[in-house]
Amino acid sequence: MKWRIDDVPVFIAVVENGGMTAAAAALGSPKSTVSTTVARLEQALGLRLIDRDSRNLRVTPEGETFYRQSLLIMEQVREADATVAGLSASPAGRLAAALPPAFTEEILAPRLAEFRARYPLIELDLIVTGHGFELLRDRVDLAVVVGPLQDSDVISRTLIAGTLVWVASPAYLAAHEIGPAIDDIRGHVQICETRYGQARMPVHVDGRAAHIDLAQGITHVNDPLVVRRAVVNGAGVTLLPRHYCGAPLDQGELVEICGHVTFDIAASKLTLVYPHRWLISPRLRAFIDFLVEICA
Amino acid sequence: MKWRIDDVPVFIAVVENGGMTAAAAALGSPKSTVSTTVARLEQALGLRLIDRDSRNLRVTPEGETFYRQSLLIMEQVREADATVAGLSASPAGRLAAALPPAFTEEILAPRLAEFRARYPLIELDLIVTGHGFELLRDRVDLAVVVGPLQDSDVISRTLIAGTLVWVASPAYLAAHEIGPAIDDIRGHVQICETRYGQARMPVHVDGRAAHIDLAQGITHVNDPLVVRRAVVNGAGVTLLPRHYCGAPLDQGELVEICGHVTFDIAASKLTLVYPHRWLISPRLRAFIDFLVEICA
DNA sequence: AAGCTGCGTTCAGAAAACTGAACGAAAGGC
DNA sequence: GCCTTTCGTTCAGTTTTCTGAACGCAGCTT
Repeated sequence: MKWRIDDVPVFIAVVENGGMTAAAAALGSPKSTVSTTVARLEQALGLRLIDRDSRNLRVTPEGETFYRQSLLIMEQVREADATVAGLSASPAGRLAAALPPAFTEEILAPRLAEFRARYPLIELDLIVTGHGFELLRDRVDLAVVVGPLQDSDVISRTLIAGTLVWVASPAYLAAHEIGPAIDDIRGHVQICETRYGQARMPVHVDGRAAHIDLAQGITHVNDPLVVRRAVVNGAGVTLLPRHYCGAPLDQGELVEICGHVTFDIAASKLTLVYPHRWLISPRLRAFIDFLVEICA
Repeated sequence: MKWRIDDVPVFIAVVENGGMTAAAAALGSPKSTVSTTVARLEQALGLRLIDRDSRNLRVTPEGETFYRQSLLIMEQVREADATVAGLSASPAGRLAAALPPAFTEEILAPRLAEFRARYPLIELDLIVTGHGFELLRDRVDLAVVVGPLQDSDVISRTLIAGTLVWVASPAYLAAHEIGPAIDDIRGHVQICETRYGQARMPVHVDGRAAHIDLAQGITHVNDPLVVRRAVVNGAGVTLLPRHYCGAPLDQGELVEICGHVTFDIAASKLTLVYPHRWLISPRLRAFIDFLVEICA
């Protein structure tokens, strides 16, 4: 097969419009293009498709036969095109995402049903892990990562630029009086998220820079929800991203304290990352938009 | 639809060979062509078909779907190609030819069954006429013309460069003695083909140029077979193309005389003409070859 | 660990296709 | 019968595509 398939629609146009000029008008191409295209197709096929002499034009028997075959080809092409349009219009297919445990449980899980209802054809494959970034290369289509983003050739988008707050359970606060000084607070911290367990955690106290040591003598857990559960049950004071404290604060399980001590680091930031590609699939687009929406 | 159909086979090759390089090898193209082609197809479709990162390559769900559609397209294309090959291999279709009456009756008709047996799919549409050349424009695919060919943008091929011979019936010759001089012969000509009924018909008598007047006092008929029939039945002497006298001479119905008088003009020449086109159809090729064969 | 190998992409020169105008021919109008 | 109009082809300049080599990257070997 040494002929071009893309010459076929031109030939069809010539047959159906009954002439080169008319076909050119229908196709929006110069008539010279139509003329040379038909000539090239005939040459490649080794068949004369259209007998033409200046004024008249008639399709040869071979041309007639090829025309019927051409219609079948274009039928399939149109079907493929419609399928593509459908793919673009309605997101579908499998989508693998790597997500941090707390985010998945607290923020995504409650609204997952909503996503499935909106995009029933998308099959989610959620991998709950704290190291999603490393899976980004070839195992997942997107990842949500916590904390500062290491540079890479990926596209990133901030989901939540959350702030950290000090919390404790009402019962603990009733039993212990906590002074306003950094060291007063420090004495009540028994457990905190690993990420914040630094030796010199920069804070601002009433606008003045200071530090707090959360490295020594404190239980570290790499899951804020475990920390939260512990503190709700009386494990002293801790700091947590505000977005993981909504319900407990509302329900009085936790109380926010020490509002005058604020944090510099954006350690509680949640960032969505996905590979830099020319075209992202509709389902990925849909999931990204959904995540942005539920984090707003 | 703004994507190229000719990119489809390249995409298929990439999927089936599992890589750009392998596909390029299979297609016999540079891998750069394959790479850019796939990229262009993706861009045009607005879909990512193949996820690829330096080493690995995997077809996306959209790519999978499009691949299946692509197979269907190429299926149709291959079918069209096979049909074309079939058209080329076995000549078929309608073929219109304009032929002179005598030629048709004497030369073609006896072997027409042979042609039909050889090319059963060719439907001949024979127009018996003495003015076939005028039909050549748009009514017939080829014409056989008698005599000198007027210049035109057609392809011509000599079928028979026949010579003219003097003939008479044995009975006539028995009843009349014919002298060797031009005027002796002239006195016995009662009928001749219109084409030869000229006032000064150039001849050579024993190698010396001379003329004979066949315009006056002679019955003209524009069909050599009518002339032949008349002469066989005693209508004096006439001149006929040798190729129309084969059987009568063999069977003794006619006798060739006056071999010393030869004709300059190639008036008895039979020429095949057909429009000048890049590609002639297989059936026209077949018919031309057949005519040349039976005239050899 | 460092070099080697194989893969996909990029780039500049080469090749091909596209395009708009000019041309030749034929049909319809006056 | 001549002129105008229309159609298909041809041609040269421009744009696009193709191509082979170089590049960058990642995995495998030593």
